[in-house]
Amino acid sequence: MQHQKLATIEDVAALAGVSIATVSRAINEPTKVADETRRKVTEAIARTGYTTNAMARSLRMRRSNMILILAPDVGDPNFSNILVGLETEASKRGYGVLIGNTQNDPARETDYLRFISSNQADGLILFTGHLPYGFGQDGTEGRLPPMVAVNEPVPNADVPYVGVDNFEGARIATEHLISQGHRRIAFVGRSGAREVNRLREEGYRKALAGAGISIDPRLIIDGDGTTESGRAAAELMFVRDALPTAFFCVNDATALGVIISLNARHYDLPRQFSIMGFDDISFSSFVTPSLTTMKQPRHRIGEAAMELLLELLAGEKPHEQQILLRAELIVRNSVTRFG
Amino acid sequence: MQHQKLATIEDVAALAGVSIATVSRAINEPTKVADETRRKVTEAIARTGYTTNAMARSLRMRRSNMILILAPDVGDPNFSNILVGLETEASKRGYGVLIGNTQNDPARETDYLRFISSNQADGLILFTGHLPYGFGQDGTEGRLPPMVAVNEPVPNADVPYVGVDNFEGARIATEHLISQGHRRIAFVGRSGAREVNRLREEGYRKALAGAGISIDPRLIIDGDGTTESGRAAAELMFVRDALPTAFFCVNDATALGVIISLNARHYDLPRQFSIMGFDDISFSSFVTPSLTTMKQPRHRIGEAAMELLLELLAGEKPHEQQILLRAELIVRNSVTRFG
DNA sequence: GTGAAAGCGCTAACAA
DNA sequence: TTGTTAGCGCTTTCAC
Repeated sequence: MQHQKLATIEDVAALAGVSIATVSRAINEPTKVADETRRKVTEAIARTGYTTNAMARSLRMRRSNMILILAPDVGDPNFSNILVGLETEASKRGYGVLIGNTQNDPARETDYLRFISSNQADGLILFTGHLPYGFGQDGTEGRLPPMVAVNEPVPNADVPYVGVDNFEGARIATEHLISQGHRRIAFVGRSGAREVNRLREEGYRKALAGAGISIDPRLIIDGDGTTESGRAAAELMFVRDALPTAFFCVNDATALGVIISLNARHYDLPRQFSIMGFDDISFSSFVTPSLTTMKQPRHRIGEAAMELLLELLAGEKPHEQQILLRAELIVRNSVTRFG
Repeated sequence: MQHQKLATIEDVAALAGVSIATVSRAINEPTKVADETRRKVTEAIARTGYTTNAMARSLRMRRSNMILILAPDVGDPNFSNILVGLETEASKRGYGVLIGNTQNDPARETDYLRFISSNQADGLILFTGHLPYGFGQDGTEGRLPPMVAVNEPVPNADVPYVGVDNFEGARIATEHLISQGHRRIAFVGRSGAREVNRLREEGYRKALAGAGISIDPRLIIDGDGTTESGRAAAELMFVRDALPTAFFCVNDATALGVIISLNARHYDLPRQFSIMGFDDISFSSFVTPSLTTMKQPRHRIGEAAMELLLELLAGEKPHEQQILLRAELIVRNSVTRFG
């Protein structure tokens, strides 16, 4: 059962006894139409249930007032809050947003790209940390559509980026640990691949250096940011037999893994080990012990990113190529004084 | 900096020395074109970097091969896995999917509706539990576009539904508790508004009745399915002073709240209280004690829903109006023998 | 203030 | 096997 044929602008025009041009004007530039005419058109629209065909309109105007959001995983705990910020700002400026879940699949990225080149979307928000597959590899750099990266910066491509200040946040986090008397602080989540992890590790190093604490390489453990990686890291720590008094984890998911491992070994947390996370995902307040962490201003990140993208679309030169927002220390129960 | 003007079918035709109709055919019905011609076209496409304008194509064909997924909250822990199932099946059949996050905002729902009536999407998957605002209220029922509900059924509208068998699942869950010797079993999450909660409560009642256990109304507590509601419910239980030996929670989020409350009161779980959830969201295996629950076959729900929708689109009469998939009991550590 | 007509980029009759 | 052409539904000159 197909839904019935919809009214077109011609139906409205016929019913109102005017030309389609007038109907179009009555809708888009009401002031340019005589009051009486406008009234007739409005009534005809109501009677026919007409709604303008966005596709025909976009084809003609060569723009859609739509923004496409490319995300590798909409289930990422950081995603949905940033999204709301993006939507809030877009909607305020008359834009709509659509989400494409790529699962990091190149084919899917290319598909969504077609969305852009058809003007079904005017701009792009990237959560992926890389250019959509199809760009950048063959010198097509020149024709990048307007886009802004979020959450994860895009290396080696001048894509504007809006995100939390990972370096600074990690520094503050580590300093908090130090201020509580910790000096043997592990870093869990070193990664060559992920820029975010790298920056957080830098912040960690900076804080230690600032406090005159030398770095013990045995306390720096690889991890990809998953809970499982956190658990594995903690186990590894015990194997290496070089124990810290506190763990600074690259993110909350990792911290959760560490807590699980420690709980399983029946340690009394946070008395025996302090754990610090980063992100403040929703679950962090529910773990036992509840997680002390750095909160990302996700909503504001979304708003700022969209604002930047819309500036780009308006042809304005953006004020800055990168906007870093401050993370906020959230003190809960997983960090305690040492010594 | 706008990205450069893209090649159109005319550019390709000119370069290949053929008509645009031939180019179109070479792309869409390659067999109807001479080998040599096809070769020339293919090469011209490669040289120009042409990619067909999906919008123009859809406008002309009156269909887009796109499915719009309307979700009130993409952060819902059940969402992303079902989504992957939807995408898998759609992609297998040559369809793409796009996600619209509605936040339950009527305005937003109406906006996305326009997407359908412009043929930018051919069908709809509803996570919202209700028809998009704009439908159904004024007898416009007749022109509902093809759609399938998922996760949450749509009451009072014949929208096909694919989901877990909540009634049956809840019955199994409760019977598991009974089989462990529990007879005073609380139900947390009664809701007049949410169909899913209602069905799960029914399953609970059925299981008790089947075991000849009479229902104590003081053990049935309201809740909207949030963690906070679970916490509040547990607290209320203590105020009422009618304690159960086990809690069957309407979902995992609620169960988590109950566990938090019980942990905070320093009960030894699961020795003193057993807790059973429903859904098996990712966090359930991380809580302490890890949660015994009913697992929703989310991936398969997504696949089945998309399959059904595509049947509808193909004009086929669907075999069934409702597909209920079985939930699976996942035994972890939050339920233990009583007595 | 309003209308006629061109054209956005494409597909599908129909002709050749 | 290929080309010509109408037209999807709309916006926007350009006349009037």
